[in-house]
Amino acid sequence: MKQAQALTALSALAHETRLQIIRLLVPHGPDGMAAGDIGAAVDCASSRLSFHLSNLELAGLIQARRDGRRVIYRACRRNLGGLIGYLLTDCCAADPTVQACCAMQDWKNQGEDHIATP
Amino acid sequence: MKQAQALTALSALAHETRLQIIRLLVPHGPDGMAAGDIGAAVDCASSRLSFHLSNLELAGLIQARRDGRRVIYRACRRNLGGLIGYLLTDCCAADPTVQACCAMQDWKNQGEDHIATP
DNA sequence: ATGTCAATTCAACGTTTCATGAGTAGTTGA
DNA sequence: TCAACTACTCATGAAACGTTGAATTGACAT
Repeated sequence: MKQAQALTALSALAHETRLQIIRLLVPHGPDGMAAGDIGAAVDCASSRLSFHLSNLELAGLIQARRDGRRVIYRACRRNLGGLIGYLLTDCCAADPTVQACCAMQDWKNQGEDHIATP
Repeated sequence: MKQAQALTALSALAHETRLQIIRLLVPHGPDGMAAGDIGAAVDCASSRLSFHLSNLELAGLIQARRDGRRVIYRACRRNLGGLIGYLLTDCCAADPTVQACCAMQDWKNQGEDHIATP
């Protein structure tokens, strides 16, 4: 995975509605959801939704397929994993502290930058 | 970690210069680097650099401390890990496919959304 | 005190992104 | 073919973001 792809993907994720769409889509797996259902779930007008969906698709984070008069979107879990792996391995150099805090999902506002070692 | 924090952090990372700064800073660990050295490394004018550094600091991804006439920045590895953990666990619902592709750092442009099973 | 170096702040500008509403294209069933 | 439905595209204006250079603050040495 290249940096340009990662930047596009990060940009796409850095928006409330789009992150919400990802959260909605991942659990639905390969079956995905119709655009209309997504719009209803995230409370988003159709044109705005279309904009966000195409943004996510361009970033490689979701994929569309037509099913009759509907368009079904599903999360590209492979690329989501690729992005997260890129952040962890490439950007953070597989740093042990980062990995440990990743596992415990920690977040300190102005806290220490090391793991407490009791 | 809350969604608002994650969005701020993702926004901060979704910029070439800022991502470059993180990549530079993480390996330096708690020692960090002086702002001037960072600017030289990423080839960035001082005012622009200052803008990006304060953006990253606001997002909780780096921390500043003063050392004489210099300001030393270091990566907040705890929060970087927290962000990645949030993406993996909360947004992707700890999906096994995502986790597997995260480990192998995969990225397919329009590929299948499942792991190849030979 | 004064000069110098390091870094930040500020205002101005151009660019990009976002939200909204109207209009358009493709699909289905009568 | 027509009407109904689903989803997309386009044009517009508003808001946010990024860059630039000049001015400013803070710290140190003489």
